[in-house]
Amino acid sequence: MFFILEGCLTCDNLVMTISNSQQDSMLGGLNDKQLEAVTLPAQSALILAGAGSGKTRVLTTRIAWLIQTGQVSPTGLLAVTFTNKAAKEMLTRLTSMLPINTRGMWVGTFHGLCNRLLRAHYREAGLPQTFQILDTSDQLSAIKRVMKVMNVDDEKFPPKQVMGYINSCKEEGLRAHTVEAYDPHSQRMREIFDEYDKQCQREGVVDFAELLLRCYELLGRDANIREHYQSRFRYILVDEFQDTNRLQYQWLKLLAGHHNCVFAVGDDDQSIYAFRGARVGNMRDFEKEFSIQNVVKLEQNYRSHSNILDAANAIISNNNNRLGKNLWTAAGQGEPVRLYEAYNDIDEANFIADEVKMLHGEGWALSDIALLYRSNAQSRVIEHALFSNNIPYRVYGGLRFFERAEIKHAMAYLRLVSNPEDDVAMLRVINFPTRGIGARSLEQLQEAARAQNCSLWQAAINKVGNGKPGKGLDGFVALIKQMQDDAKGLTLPEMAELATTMSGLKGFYQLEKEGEDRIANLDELINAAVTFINNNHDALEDGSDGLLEFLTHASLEAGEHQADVGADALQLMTVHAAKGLEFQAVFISGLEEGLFPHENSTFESNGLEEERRLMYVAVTRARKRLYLSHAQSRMLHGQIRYGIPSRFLDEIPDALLKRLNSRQVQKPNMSNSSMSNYGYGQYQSAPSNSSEQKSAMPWKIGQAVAHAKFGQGVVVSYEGNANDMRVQINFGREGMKWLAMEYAKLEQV
DNA sequence: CTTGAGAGGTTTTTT
DNA sequence: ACCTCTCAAG
Repeated sequence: MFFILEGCLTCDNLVMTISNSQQDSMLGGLNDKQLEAVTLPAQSALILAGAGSGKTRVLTTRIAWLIQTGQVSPTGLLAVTFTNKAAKEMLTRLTSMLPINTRGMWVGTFHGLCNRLLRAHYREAGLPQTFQILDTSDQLSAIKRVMKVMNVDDEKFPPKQVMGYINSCKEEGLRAHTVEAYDPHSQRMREIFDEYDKQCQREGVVDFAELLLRCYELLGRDANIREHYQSRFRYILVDEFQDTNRLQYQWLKLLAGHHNCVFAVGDDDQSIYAFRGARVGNMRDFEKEFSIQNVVKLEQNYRSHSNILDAANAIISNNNNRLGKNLWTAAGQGEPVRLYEAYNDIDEANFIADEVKMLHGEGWALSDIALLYRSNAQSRVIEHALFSNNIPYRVYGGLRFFERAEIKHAMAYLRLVSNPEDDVAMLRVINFPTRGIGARSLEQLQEAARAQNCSLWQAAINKVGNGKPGKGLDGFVALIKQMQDDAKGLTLPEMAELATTMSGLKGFYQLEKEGEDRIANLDELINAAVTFINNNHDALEDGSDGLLEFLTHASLEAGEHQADVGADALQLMTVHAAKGLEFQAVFISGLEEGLFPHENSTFESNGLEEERRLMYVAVTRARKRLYLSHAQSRMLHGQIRYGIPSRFLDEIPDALLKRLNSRQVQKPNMSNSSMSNYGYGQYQSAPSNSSEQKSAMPWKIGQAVAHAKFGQGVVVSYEGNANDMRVQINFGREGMKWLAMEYAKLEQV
């Protein structure tokens, strides 16, 4: 995603001539509510769009309708999403509906649009023209650097925590000089925040949150720019509105001014990102602050059979504070929701593998089947089972292309070619591949830069002049200069090639034992550069090599997780990653208290409701068939833990369920469930013939015991040998304790 | 500068 | 259990 300056927009003069039949075909097939939403009059509106209710279709058709009926020109509207994928999807659908060139339209992510605005007004925003964007790992190392200079104890101030603090401040719209801090610890945090921002400013870099905040501040401060965009974007459309954070909402309000129309689409029941700052409350605020007359509810679901939908509705009805919505479907009842109670995680995995094989044998495409879990750690056991059963699968999540170390290294060389004063890039590759610049010399260089108040590159130049080829700092300076010279006149792919070879990266990985993948990725980077140029060459200004734009693209769009998208493979992902997707068949695994809902969620306010929404999202991914499974025990953090079935299972009416195995699982006594009822704290009788049992074990796992001080508990695990045996006991509200058998006087209950 | 042992941590994620 | 990071020895 990159910027196009005002004036070179391509679609302003496009004249739309529409026939009624064209419009009919565009609006055809919409239900009453969808049609109402699409053709709302010129005022702000909130669309409550349930899962599978045709949300994206309504959003894009609304845009097409606004354009086609001449209410707005393509460049007079702004549509914002959270992911690049969603933005791309919107543009693709739009081009299939209207004969327009979407280039120049302001459709993109919050970050992409802010970047575009800041590029266009970099001077007013106080940024260098070539400002670079820090991704999360760049930001973390920048913070570590600041803390080192400031002599901050990173035991008391873990850099990750500092990063979280800085980002959440910015997402609340706060700066170091506006954030409140009354105790010494937060005052120190604030100082680091301040120094970090100063360092970023010196180095000409912005982090993700900064893109938004900087843009927001620019619009707030500069009336000319603000009024320009306010008078331009008469229509603003927001996707996944329930996921907006405070700053994003403020930004929208600023852009909307008093007269523009904001069309916000969202679903409070699918708000699952509070942990990263999303504020569902923005929906109610929006309703009030924009005096919304029209809350249109899209409640007809086109995705799932009614048994699945009824299960989802039953689950979500346990939440309070909903805006209120009940999905229905015209599709039939369909099959019952299948429930499997596994003995342990391996049993669960084998069950899933067997069932997938069966489905595949019946003709279901593997890519139409998804396996969902609450946390990534759960995929391991399942992957093992799938692998032994020769079932192809694809795991979503993990490192994205532009986040891989070798790619980040190559990109750092490209960044230095573009601007050698880029300290972040310099630090990344100054000694990679190693060229004899150790921690000591690096520290000296950083000191020199600080003393001279200049970039690392300047300091290096001052130290070695033009540098001599070879090792050490001399060699590095000479190398970068040489690369800059050689890059002149090259195309972007040629530069990428230069960055991977001349830097010595390729040579380095060729010597590595397991470097083949990395070399393949480096080659892929050259392909990525070719693709980038092909996709964007009309948007690039004449004479531009596209390097700067490519660097921005890499920061803002981290690329696909994995390359082989096309193959027919079972889809494995977290429930979060599944949001927005749909599958013919869905397995939701690990439905145990403590795992789903996750035990940590109970520490957060409204955490349990968010977990329930997560469950709602998971269930509503399924079209035809839904499997739910839980295990009596599973390996977690190297220990066997015993879990009781998730409360979400109890929330599904029995009539909708089909229990696939008749193994009787003793349910816990729910009558005393007012106290901490979460986590693996709850237990059940473990099978007494557990094969994990060791002979030296005095108590069985699952055995109920009593302790003089902690009261009643249950044995969860044990370690050590006969002489030094320790048992882990869950004492419920007293918590989990490790006790030495020798001293603890336990009584069997 | 590279290597290996030990410690610590382990919900979810996009930009 | 397993992965990442740190620190001391080679």
